[in-house]
Amino acid sequence: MSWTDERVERLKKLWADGLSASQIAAELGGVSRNAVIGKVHRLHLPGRAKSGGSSASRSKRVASGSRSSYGSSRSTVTRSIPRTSGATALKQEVIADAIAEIDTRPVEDVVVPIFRKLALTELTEKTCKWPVGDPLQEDFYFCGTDCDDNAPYCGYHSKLAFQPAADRKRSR
DNA sequence: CCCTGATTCGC
DNA sequence: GCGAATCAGG
Repeated sequence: MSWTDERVERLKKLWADGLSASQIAAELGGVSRNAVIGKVHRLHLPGRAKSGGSSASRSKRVASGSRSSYGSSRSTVTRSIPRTSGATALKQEVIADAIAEIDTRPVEDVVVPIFRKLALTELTEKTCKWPVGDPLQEDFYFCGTDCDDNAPYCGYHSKLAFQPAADRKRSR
């Protein structure tokens, strides 16, 4: 499979979103994680400053790209995205705890969209399950806007989730 | 052993 | 340009 314009676009988007190379590879399909990483490098996209992997350390050309200190307060979460139904007891507790604090807090610093803010336990088959924020942070919540029983997200977030392939520039 | 990204190098 | 093999590390 080749790197069409759209596939490259998706690669950029997903990589910027902090998804791991293997996750991106799975999503795009037809390519291995190595292919994804290789492409990322060829595109001159910034690598992950730290986090999971390792970054420059080989022994040979390490300083060539000088990608070392690149501030990126991303992930650290890696593969604990959506999970709309499961959720371990531990996470439930953590989230519940977060809810309590959010409830006590009058919404301040957090940039709150128009969405309803629902906790995992408040989600139903009719609410948008789009996660907002870092699940490990206390300001995490779900969109919660009404949607069809089948649809996992509301109309707006469905569009974000299943991007049209076409337009899309710097909406993020 | 699972995973992560980084790099090399034959194609 | 591509990506498997390999490396280095969590």
